[in-house]
Amino acid sequence: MPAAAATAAPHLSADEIDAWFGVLNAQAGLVRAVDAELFAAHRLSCSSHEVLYRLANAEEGHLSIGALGAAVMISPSRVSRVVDGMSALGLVERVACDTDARVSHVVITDAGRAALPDIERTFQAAVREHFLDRLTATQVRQLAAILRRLGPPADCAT
Amino acid sequence: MPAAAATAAPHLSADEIDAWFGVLNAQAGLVRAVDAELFAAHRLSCSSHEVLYRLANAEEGHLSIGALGAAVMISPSRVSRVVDGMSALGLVERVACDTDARVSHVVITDAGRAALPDIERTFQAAVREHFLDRLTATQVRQLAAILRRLGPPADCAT
DNA sequence: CTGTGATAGTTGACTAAACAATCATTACTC
DNA sequence: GAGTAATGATTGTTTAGTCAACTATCACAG
Repeated sequence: MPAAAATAAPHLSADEIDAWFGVLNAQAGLVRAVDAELFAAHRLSCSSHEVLYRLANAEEGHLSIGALGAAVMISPSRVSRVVDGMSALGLVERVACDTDARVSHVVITDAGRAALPDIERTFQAAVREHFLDRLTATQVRQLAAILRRLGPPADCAT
Repeated sequence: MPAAAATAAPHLSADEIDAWFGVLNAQAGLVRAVDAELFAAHRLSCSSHEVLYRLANAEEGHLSIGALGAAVMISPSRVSRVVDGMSALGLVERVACDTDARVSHVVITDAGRAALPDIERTFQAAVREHFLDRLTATQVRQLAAILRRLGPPADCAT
């Protein structure tokens, strides 16, 4: 144990440190791996996939730009450009909201719905391979419970 | 439960889905929050902080660009530029390796070591507030164990 | 030794993301 | 109902990150 370690004065335990850097590094590695497969098969990024997923499972069949941003945890400006790209691919469409002219409803197109099963197959296989298969069922359950707690970034009081 | 949900054909359980999107979204939210505090107090990003942390705790007192990239999970090119920025701040230095002229040893400077306690204080407070305090000790332990498993991105056979 | 192949780091070009500013529209107050 | 404040989306600009190309160095075969 080098003297250097003392200088850092780690008031955080080894588990706490590991948990923090683990979250950072796991995400980096996982997104890179799944992104690559998703892009190779369908020219979609993880963010695009999540947008499509949220739209396909939306109660009302559509979501506003802002709601998508909140769900996918990216800024509205980014959502706007992601939707640009995905509508260029024909997967989604902007539809004017008839009760509020400011909001754009984003809806999944028929083509998008047709492409979904294939996309989900790729996605699920990649997630299994790089993520789920490396954990036990218990760990997956624990992880889901833990991360559900961290969901909203604490500053949702605004 | 809308008919739309069936179209997505979720062969993944709710826990599995939550675990996946949880990792993505937790990281996004946490990094943003901690980054903001670290930057406000010390003009440092999470990546820069991790570089400094790894250097301060390095057995030999120095790490190569490549080793830093592997530890922090960013590409060597990014490490190179991060080190540029940090050495402009006087926190680290490049030192020629005397046994291999290709490698640059990155070392923490005296100024860097002097600044470290303050930086760590900010970092630890932010991590506690946004992350650790929202979990139980057991959950932190579980999370650390789970993420340690996911550590190497599986394709380390190269 | 000398040439060939691998390795470490840097630079250039590009992508993904955020933030700030803007515009259009809606809601609120008087 | 006119004026002001708040909200939703888009665009411009900047930063963090990647990959590909390049340079310099080392290792190793003959």
